[in-house]
Amino acid sequence: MNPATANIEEAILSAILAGRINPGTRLGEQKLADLFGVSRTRVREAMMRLETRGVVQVSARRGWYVVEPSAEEAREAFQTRRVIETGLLHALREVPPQVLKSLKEHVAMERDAIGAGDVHSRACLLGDFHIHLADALGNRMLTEIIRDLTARTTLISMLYQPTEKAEESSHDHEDIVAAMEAGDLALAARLMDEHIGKVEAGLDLTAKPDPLAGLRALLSPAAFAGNAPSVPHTHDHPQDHSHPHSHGHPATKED
Amino acid sequence: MNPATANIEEAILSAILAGRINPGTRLGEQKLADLFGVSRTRVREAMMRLETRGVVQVSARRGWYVVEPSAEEAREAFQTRRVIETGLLHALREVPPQVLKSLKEHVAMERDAIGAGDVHSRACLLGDFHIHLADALGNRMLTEIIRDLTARTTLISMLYQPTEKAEESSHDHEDIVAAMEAGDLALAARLMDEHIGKVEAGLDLTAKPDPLAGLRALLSPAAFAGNAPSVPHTHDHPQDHSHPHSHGHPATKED
DNA sequence: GCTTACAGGCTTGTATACAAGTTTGTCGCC
DNA sequence: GGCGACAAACTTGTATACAAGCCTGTAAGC
Repeated sequence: MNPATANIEEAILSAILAGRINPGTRLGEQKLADLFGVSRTRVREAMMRLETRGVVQVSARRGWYVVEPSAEEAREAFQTRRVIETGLLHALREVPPQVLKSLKEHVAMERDAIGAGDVHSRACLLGDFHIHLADALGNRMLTEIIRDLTARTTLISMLYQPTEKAEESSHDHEDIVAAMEAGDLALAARLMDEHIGKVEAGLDLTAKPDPLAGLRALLSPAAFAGNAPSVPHTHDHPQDHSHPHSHGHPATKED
Repeated sequence: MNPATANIEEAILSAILAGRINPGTRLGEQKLADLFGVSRTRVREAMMRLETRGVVQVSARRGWYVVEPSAEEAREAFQTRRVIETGLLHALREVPPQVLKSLKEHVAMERDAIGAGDVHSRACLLGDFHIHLADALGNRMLTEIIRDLTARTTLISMLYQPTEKAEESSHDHEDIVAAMEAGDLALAARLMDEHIGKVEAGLDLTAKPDPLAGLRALLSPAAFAGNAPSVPHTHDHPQDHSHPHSHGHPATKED
């Protein structure tokens, strides 16, 4: 592959993993071309590659956008991660000491970042843990898959995560590594399953499907089918689903 | 995505899955463009997408080639499949009757194709089983991943599989479905693990890394380590390592 | 005869020009 | 003042032209 193209691809992907690009961000071809000092052709290449990897999308003649996974896609992504990562731990017969050491160091770094309140690297490290774990098998294919998947879940967290429970996540990671060290990989797999479940449960999948949600809620909090409002207001309105007839009722501006 | 591009991509991928395109096949841009009635631009798009999916590769200014996975990559691919597919079965709490029915029908089709000696559709169906299984979870992401993976293992089988044990594979599938029907998903996962292991064990990973292998063995059965020269150019001596001074000297010609 | 050098053809790599569509800003009309 | 139509700017979509490299066939030199 062309190195320049690979660079662009990698730069954008790692920026997403690091939480430095928000979901929904527009990525103009010309802008990126100028930024990287290449022609649009290359940028398009990189974008199309990223599209097949599921991290950007093109909107015809409007531009490339970082994906904003729907609630459904979010569920799929977490389920996929659960399948793969527990499967990985089950497949692992023994953990090489070197890997164990590396993972322990990683968890230590997580704790440090949390202690220091370094929000930026914190999120990055929490996602990176899973990628490091995939390295344990030494399987590049699997690592790549998990990397792409982690990018998506990172974006999902940005969209749907009301409160970040970094300490808890890091603690989970610690427990998983401990189980691995004890050689109890079945336990590690179970813990991983629970961990991913917890992260998923911590999401508010009823909220923020689009940037207009908050605005829309402000204007008419009543009954817009499908997408729920999501400003800091309380939203968990058990909401009788979708009144097709009564659209646009700006009446109740409750709480 | 552009529909035309998607078509090309899909056409090539499914042709690979069906075993109708051999590993190492050259896919010329212009030729494909003519075939599909589009311009090279579109073909390049499709090719680059397929490259990120791991089924084709580009050789600079020579053309696009269907990948010929190395022994190492073959091992990785099977390991990845094992991780994902057993993980999938473990994650499956219960099997919807509809899915079970569909899988049973699929296995029946496998048996029919084997009985009829239809080599062509046989291989296709055997790979398709796993894709169908992924559908069981109703997770498109996972299905896509397994599809790409299956494409690779199909190519691997074409390269390294000395004898195809279609009956055995189909039998394994049958047992897996039976375990699923009995609700014993842990057993199904174990059977799947063994099944993939058997298929992998049935490969001859020491052979056929390239089409010249046979030829090379014929000419010098002794010990060629690296790549063979396509022209009769004198090269590295495997015995005494590389004489840096004697370059371009056609002295020893017994190789 | 064997090797090497070279030229021609063929294929991909890359940039650019233009086409087509979207968004936004502005003006005129009611 | 509000609404709608129009126009201009901007963005991607697509094709094409040309550059650059690889492979092969041929001929000259040792």
